[in-house]
Amino acid sequence: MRKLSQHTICTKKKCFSAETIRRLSLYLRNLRRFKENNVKIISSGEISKCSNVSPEQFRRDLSYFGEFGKRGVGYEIERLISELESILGIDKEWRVALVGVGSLGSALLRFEGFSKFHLKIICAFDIDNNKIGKNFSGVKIHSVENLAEVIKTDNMEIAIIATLPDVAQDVADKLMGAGIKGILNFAPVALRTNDDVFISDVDMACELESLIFFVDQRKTDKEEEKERNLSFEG
Amino acid sequence: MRKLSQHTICTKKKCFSAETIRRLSLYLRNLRRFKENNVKIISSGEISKCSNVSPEQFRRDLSYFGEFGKRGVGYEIERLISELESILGIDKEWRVALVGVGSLGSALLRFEGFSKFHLKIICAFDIDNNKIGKNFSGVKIHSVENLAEVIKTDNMEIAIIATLPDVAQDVADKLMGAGIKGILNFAPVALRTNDDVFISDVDMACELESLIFFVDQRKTDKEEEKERNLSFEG
DNA sequence: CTCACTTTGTTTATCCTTTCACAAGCTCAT
DNA sequence: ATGAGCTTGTGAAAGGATAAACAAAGTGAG
Repeated sequence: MRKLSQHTICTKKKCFSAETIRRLSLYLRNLRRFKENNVKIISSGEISKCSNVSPEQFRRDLSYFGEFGKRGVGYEIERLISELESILGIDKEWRVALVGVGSLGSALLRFEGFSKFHLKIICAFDIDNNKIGKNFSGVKIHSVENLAEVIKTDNMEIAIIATLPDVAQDVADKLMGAGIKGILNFAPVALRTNDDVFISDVDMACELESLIFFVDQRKTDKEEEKERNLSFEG
Repeated sequence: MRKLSQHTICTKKKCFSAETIRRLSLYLRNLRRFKENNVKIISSGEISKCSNVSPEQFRRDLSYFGEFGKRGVGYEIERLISELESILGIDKEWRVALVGVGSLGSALLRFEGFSKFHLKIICAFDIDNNKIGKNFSGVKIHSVENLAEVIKTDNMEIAIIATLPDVAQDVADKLMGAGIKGILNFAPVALRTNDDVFISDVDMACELESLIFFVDQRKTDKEEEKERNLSFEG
């Protein structure tokens, strides 16, 4: 069992957390936006502001991997982008498999955020006979029965699970058997996996529920304050 | 600017992080699964195992809010579920607005994870005239032009942004103007917000990119090891 | 009733992440 | 060339989160 969120990696330089990596990916996206606007040089202050972190955080995150800036000047955007792409491993093309072409799955097939940057969903799997054999957004839908075969032939390493929760574990087992090394899991269950596979959970219900906690908390805080004020007056 | 991920809350008891809240939501889901299987009592060991945390972590997380277990016995599932629902604030019904009924948005409308537990998407907004006025999964699509009006009339507090990134900031501004207090953001941009609003980002591209980092890292580690072995033999 | 065995709740210690503070290095005006 | 004014990179301190350890409390067999 290997959860990404509590994973630490040690290089010759130092130990850093999975959180650092997630931030690098965020920096990268923001840098690309600056590049599109023809900005050439950027300081840690600016890039960190639009990424909602402190400048020190940004510099520290980079420092685990080398020195990419010029003192007194800042960072050359073009270079930093390609350095980050290389660090993250997305300078190569990654061929991704998708399991579950329901409403979420087909949304993912159309999602630009993946296709834009070297992350190509190459094939998809479903159990629905109406879908099998057809093309969705240019991607062929296979039967889950052929999952191992297709994935092994294509030598794929990354998969996305977008199935209903009840079958997610079964799918994960099949994927691991076929040699998949990383799973992006949208099904709201904690998958049991072996140590060879990295799991990253995208849990929308959890996110929404914790958001609600904070909104609710704020609300009751305000109500209590109001009551206190009333009792002062009374 | 108020990011959920780096938020800490202080009660009379102690300070805890947003991560604690996300874990509570996870425990809750797993507890519901146990309840469906007619389990009545559970120990911190069991519930923590299926949530991928340590038993101490689980007990610590609960301890911020009170004592819910019986020593020597464990936790009564039914009670713990309703306590957690109360803590998270999802014992009440929350009326959620959705902005952007594209492929992702309509997937969210159909997503069971929300509708199952007191989280109801009540209305949706889009700019596409072909969609406005129609019903998607029983939810009426309004024009974004009427956003403020509809949200204020309905007194809604939570919204989901599932638009393209370019318009996300504009939508967020409109939502805040209409009195929205929490935003679940699927658009891959860092939103600028005032301190009255909580933002929770669900960033699928970041997740996938950081997953790829770990898979890639593992791969190059193995290749290096193989090379070392070869040079030993040579 | 008593004692061995569980399991929770919490204090204490450890570890890790973030922030602070500053030295090192670059640029440009004079 | 030189010094003022930036900005980076990083050692050290501070702050939080996790883990270890243990006390408190319940159960059940004998």
